[in-house]
Amino acid sequence: MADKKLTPRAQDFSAWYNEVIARAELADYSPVRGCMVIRPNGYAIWEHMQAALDRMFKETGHDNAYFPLFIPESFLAREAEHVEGFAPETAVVTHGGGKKLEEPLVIRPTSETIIYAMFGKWIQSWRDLPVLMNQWGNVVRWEMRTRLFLRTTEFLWQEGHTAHAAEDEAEAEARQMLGIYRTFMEDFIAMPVITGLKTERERFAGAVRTYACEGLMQDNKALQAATSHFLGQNFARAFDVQYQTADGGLDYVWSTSWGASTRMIGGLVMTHGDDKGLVIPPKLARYQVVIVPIYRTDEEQARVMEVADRLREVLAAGGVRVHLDARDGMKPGAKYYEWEGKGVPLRIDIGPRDVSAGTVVLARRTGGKDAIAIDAAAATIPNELEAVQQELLDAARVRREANSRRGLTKKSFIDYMESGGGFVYAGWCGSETCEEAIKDETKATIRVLPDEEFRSPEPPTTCLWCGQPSVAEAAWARAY
RNA sequence: CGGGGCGUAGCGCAGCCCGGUAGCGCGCGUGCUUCGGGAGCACGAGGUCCCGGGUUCAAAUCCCGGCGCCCCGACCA
Repeated sequence: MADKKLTPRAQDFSAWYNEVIARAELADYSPVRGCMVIRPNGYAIWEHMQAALDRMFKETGHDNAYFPLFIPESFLAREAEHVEGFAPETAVVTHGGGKKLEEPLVIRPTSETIIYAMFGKWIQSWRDLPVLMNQWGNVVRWEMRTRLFLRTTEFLWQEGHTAHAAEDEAEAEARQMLGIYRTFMEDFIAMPVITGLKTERERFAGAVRTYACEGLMQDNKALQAATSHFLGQNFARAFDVQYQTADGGLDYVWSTSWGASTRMIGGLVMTHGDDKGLVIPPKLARYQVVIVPIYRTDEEQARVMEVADRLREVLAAGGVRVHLDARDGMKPGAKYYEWEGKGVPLRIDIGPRDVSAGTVVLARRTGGKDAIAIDAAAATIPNELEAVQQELLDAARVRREANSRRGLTKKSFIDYMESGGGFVYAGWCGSETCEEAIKDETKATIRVLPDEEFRSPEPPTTCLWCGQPSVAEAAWARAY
């Protein structure tokens, strides 16, 4: 690490963000334009995210499958809106085996088309429905500008794809998965999100309705953390996915798709990081506890290491992900800074004085140090981890609410967005004209038309911008 | 594609204006002393100065032409 000091968050959020990722060794830029390398520390977070989400998907009846990376160019074109939305950002393979291909292959920007091509073969009868599938994979979107985790040319994600006999069942599925994402964001990333419906201009290309989770980062910009789409029969018609109904008729399936990506790691960084570096919620941390031994002499080292090693074993046996930092020739202070930068939630210091007293020092990444009895550690640590997890969520929620506004006028809205902003809940006339005008003037966009529980107690009656009657309350923010 | 900036050791940079032996900090290696909040000293390794051409006795430096990257806008999970 070249520089020991991090750029303060408040001073240059973007520089801070990059430095936190570098210091925590989460990821790095690759030689390939716009492509990121996820390093072991970053990938470990992703693996924990995957495990938790995958379990939730399985619990709701979804199976994993895998579809090809390459998509025939003509597939995209079958759904008019879909191709219009994605064609400008595709990477296309034109040659294979040294020869020019008859039909170019698009590297998937998302897999709806190839998946519906297969669904068409598999679905014949109402008895075949619903089909509830998920895929873990990578996609490529040729974005103009990239940022680590938030927007890279290639990224890892999961995409769920389901087909149903009934419209309301598909709609319920899209809503259910949005709820699962929300639960995951809050329970695991400790990142509170608001959920709701996207407007037409933010809707997924090819969907009837798009729902999303939106978190608020520490620079008061919103981050779309996951989406869930009700696709209607759009893709079913494009790929001729028909089935025989129970009463002998023929109908197209109703379908959904939903996804969440490694972008969530960027959300984690921007939600919890501080001026010392990363802070990882315990449930997603590669190491939940790091033990730092302290000693001067060989004799002290032997005594301390024996106790440290025993504690490590006890904690590990209790299911805690614990690491004993036994590196010699590195002072304890240097280790503290390193593990803080890497975001480890809890640290345990053990020195000769502790060994004599039968205690250890427990330091929380979120602040505070206490001496605890070593015999109590095994029982205490899991509670401490839970406390840190909860503390992070609470702090993030308090921060979001402190930066949310209701009842603003057009003027105060502009001022608020100028000064950095946050979420603003206000009435909207439903016109794209106002949506566009607001974006031009303030860079704020409608993140979602919030679900009921996020709406104001007294619904706004007029549009924030034009003063016409409001058709829906909207949550505005500048966004990533 | 428009507007800025930058390419010199692994990283961050100085040197360039005014041509003359390739430098600094961090990191890295070895050794000794250290170790309860980023250790100190000594020695050492590490370079097609982005690429190509030109001017010159001599180019990191001046001239011409490329290429690449970063930041700000338009696109977006």
